[in-house]
Amino acid sequence: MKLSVKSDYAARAVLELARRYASGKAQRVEDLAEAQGVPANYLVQILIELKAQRIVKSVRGKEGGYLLAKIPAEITLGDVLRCVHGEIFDTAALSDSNCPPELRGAWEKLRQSVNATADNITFQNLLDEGESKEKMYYI
Amino acid sequence: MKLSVKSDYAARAVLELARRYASGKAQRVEDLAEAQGVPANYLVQILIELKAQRIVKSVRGKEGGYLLAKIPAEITLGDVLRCVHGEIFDTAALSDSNCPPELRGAWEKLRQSVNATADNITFQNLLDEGESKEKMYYI
DNA sequence: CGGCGCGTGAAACTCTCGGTGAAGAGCGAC
DNA sequence: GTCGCTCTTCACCGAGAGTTTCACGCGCCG
Repeated sequence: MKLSVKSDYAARAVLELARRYASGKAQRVEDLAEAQGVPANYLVQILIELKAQRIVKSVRGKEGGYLLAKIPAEITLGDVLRCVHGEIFDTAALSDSNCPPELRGAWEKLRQSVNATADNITFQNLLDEGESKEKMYYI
Repeated sequence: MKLSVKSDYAARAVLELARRYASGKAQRVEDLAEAQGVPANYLVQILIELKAQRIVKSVRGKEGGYLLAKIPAEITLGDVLRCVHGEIFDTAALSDSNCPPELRGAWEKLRQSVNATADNITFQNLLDEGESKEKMYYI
């Protein structure tokens, strides 16, 4: 069960936008892409999906780019992952009538567990975590 | 993030073996495969991997087939999934040095969450669950 | 020894993912 | 109005993993 690179890119992009959220300025796709070593043309597709789910918003023209659509505390990792994948934890078994009901229950437990964990991580959390780690240097 | 069909097949096979564990008889691959609508030739490969991890064992020749290598209570869903996939929750990000440390922490939380849940489900649990559901019919 | 069923490896096939390129559309500056 | 900047959209391709099937070798039991 391997998380796609796409989800990783999406999470990085949103994190980067969260970091620059205070500036209020729109961020260009190319800048975001370069900041994380992601192919710009690919990142575009991801951002469009994120926009469709109102996680980010875009501004066109000169000085255009992308912004978070909400404050970082209101965006969870689960939101981002679901936006890119649909259900985070999926398996053919859940839509297979041959699947024994006991197993179905087990898959659903796993799904619920992942969802709960992912929904409990907001990007504000991640920002705080990053800052507190920085402060460590001063001690 | 989609669980492969292979994991599902593996789980079904082990569950089926657990159900028949009391008989003490070796179960033929074809019987197991037919009982769940799984391609027999594919199931063989899965069973070989399960055998390598000492989750099942095999008997050759006439009256041969597969058996659980331990009692159902000692086999967890996590064991089976890891046997088929290596780490259950994997992502390229964890081996990418460009990955922001905050995100790395988040991925590890997800991984830990999945592992904990999967390791907490034994096949004995699943058997019990199935039986208690059967009993419901008598009430 | 002969048949049954496991053991193993490889070929073929499908499908998604990751990535690229180019043409189109809105916004601001001059 | 026109030009340049940047997002928007769509079409496509190559690689690789996952799934499936086939063929043949090997060990065990009667």
